[in-house]
Amino acid sequence: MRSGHAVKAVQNHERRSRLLDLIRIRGFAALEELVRELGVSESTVRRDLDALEEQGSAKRTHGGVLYSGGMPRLAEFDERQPANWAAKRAIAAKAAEVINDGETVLLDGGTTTYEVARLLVGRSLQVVTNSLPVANLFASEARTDLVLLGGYVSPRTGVCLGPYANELLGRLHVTTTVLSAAGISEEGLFNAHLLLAETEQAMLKAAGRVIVVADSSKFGRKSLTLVSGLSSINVFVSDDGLSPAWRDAIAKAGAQLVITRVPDADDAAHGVPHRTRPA
Amino acid sequence: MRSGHAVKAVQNHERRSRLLDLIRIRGFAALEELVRELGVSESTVRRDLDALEEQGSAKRTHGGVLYSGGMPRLAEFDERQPANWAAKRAIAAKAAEVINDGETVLLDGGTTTYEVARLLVGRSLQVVTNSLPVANLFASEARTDLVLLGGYVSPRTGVCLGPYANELLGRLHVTTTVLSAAGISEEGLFNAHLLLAETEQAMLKAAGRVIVVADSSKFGRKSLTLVSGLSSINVFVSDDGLSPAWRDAIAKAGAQLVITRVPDADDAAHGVPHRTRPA
DNA sequence: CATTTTATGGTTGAATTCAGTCGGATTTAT
DNA sequence: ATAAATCCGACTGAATTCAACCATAAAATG
Repeated sequence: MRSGHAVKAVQNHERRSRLLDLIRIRGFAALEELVRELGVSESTVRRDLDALEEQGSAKRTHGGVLYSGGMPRLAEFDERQPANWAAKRAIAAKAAEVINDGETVLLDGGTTTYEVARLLVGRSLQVVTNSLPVANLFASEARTDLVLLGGYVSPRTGVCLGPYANELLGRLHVTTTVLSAAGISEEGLFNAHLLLAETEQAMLKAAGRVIVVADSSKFGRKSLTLVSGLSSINVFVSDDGLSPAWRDAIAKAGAQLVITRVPDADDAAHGVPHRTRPA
Repeated sequence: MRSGHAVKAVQNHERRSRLLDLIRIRGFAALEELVRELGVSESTVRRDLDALEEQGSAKRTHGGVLYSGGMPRLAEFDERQPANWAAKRAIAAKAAEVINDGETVLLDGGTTTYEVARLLVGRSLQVVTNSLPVANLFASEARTDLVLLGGYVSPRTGVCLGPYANELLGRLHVTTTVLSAAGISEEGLFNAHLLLAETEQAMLKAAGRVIVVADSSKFGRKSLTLVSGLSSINVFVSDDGLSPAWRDAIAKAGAQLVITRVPDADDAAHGVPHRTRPA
């Protein structure tokens, strides 16, 4: 074999390349759909899909294929226990209520602020953020203007850090900043990343009003670096697991406190399995 | 009905919320998988999926669900005729070969540069970009450092524009810039957006080497604004549809030209239906 | 406490999809 | 021209999945 089966091989490759395009654009495609659009038999599509899967570009499922090439997921958003999730979502809902249409909102990175962002999609706002996942939510929304802070992107969390981000923040002013925190003590807000702390300090300076979203487990816990004192915060949003002592402390610091009722953690974690009751 | 069916309703909502989270994180989830992870019956999952689909957050398929809520797709990346796609992919492959490991690469927005970016994922590089979709490709890659240019994000294309992006670019230097173009004439590169043109000019200034990726249909076509002259470009990558006249023009401008063979457009469009031949 | 409403889990028959095999057609090589 | 190899399309039995129905249990209502 000197010149090989050139023509057929090219046709084969062409079709698979086109197939991969269809899958990539859609993210997911039904088998029947592909048969129709490629104009070949089901068996052929099936064979091509097998090849593509072996190659690693696509993942087969019942009735279709899923694109598995690009779109990697950030580590932080994958591994989280559903228990805290319920609280995060409830807190995010309250925080979103506090924000009014027409505002300019600065959104920090983090999972709780991400949930806030999800609830703000579609509203008439100007959004500023240093978080790539948050930016993706608003990227194709015509109703919300989006400003992204630049800089070095942290691989784990997907947020922009560094002097460039801070510098741009120094020139901005927003009506409301939504901040997350790794811990909150009497001294103030704590964060786990040194560079991020600087960025968050810049966010505080740029804001007319500061909202901190943190579930009750964060209170009384410290982390690597102090970001700011409690007095800089205007509103705290948390869940009803917050101790009375902390509620007092927040009131004394002159901040507003918004509490959400969060469903029982056990129920949320395993789904309550038919509570029995004596007849 | 005064107080409603509070407890069950909350449980219901909780479970569906959790279900949506699972789907959102994975992008796609098999039904059996969800049954196992939620610890409820198949019927219940099925019902929840129906509700979620009616609500528009998810799309059912055979054997699973596809998340359709978040991650809105940018308009520019959806509507693409497969014909040009083959050329884009082939051009992107060649362009990726020209880039060496260890380089600092500046990637422009656009669909062709996006294809280049896809092929660079996993390589040892420093990547700078103003494109949100490109940034997403590298966001969770440990092997490549990612720097994102900030600024106002264009809703249609997902690229960062404006004075801040330009300013940051002015302070950067990269070994290679990969640029796209809406049109190329004897006068130089053209682009369809005024603000983007300024940003691309800044990209040219920041680069030690400039690669332009453009399929042959772009040559001889003009667009809104002139970005730069041909003399600023070091390498052109295009397909074999490029006319000899243009090949000469590029050589005269002092630029290197890389040509890829792209399979026949007709074959790519309809799939060649058994070429007959006289016996 | 009795009734109604709602949610859940199991089952069943129908529909869809899968993997493997076969024959035909075309290209390549001898 | 003949033989071998490859690719494609169709068919078939097996496995999976779907939608609908029914029975049960818990919660809300009065």
